[in-house]
Amino acid sequence: MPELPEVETVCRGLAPHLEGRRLVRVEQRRPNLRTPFPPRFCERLTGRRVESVRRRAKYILMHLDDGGVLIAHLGMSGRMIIAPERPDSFDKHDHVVFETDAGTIVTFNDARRFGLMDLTVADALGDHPMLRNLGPEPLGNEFSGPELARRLAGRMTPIKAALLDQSVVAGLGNIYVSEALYQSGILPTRTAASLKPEEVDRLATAVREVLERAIAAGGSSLRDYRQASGELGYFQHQFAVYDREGEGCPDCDCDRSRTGGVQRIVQSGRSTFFCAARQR
DNA sequence: CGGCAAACCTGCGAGC
DNA sequence: TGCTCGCAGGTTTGCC
Repeated sequence: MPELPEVETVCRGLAPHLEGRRLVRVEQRRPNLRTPFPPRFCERLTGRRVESVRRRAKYILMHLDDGGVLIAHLGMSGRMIIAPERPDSFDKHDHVVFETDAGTIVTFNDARRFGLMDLTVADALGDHPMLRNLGPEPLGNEFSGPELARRLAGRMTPIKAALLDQSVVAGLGNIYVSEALYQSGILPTRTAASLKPEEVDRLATAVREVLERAIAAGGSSLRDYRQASGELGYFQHQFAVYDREGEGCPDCDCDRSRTGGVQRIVQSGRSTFFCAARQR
């Protein structure tokens, strides 16, 4: 899925088309995604004005003029597609269709249906089960080396798995964890507790930098992901290690015969990519 | 509680 | 051409 940079890019694409606009029609084309839609989903949205489109971790939050908040998650394959008018027909994976008072159509399409949508109210947003346990935003002021160190302390799980844990830091996924560990020179197999303060500082900096660079590139387009505008992201061309098994990493490109190049291992069921020559 | 595998669901590319 | 297998950006659950 979309990790933090992709969700951020989608929010920025949606905002100019939705903020200040009224939803004149909302259609739900199946009974559930990963979870059931909340009761009266379409009715509760219809007629509401969208006040803001924001991101928290990998969630899209749309604040409405009645104090309601639409929470949307893109799962692995979810997309938001903007069109200037109603299409002649819908794809079988077009699950939700929003129409604004400007005539714009925003379609949520999600082949694998790992995405979800829910409704809550702004006052209770922080208590929502999906948001309650999230760690700090890695691009926010509350995220720092010491804060990350505090959340990693004592954990004997590999640092790769710890960074995927959304309660440690919110928004990282499989791509950007590999990239941040590479950039900070830390092996993904190290236990979280084994990192020295200086290493955690480097890691926190790398997390921030990798995410910022990815957002600047419009995210990464591997299979399904597109910006809401339909454009591809292009950060995938800047991957140092992700999905580059056997290739030279950027720092040992000419030295692959000696270093063996980028390696792929499986940790808690998911691919991890790293360079053993650059990460310790 | 911590850590890991499996489950949720569909599509695509590789290999036979 | 068509089949099977493995793999995919996430999160939750249940088991040890």
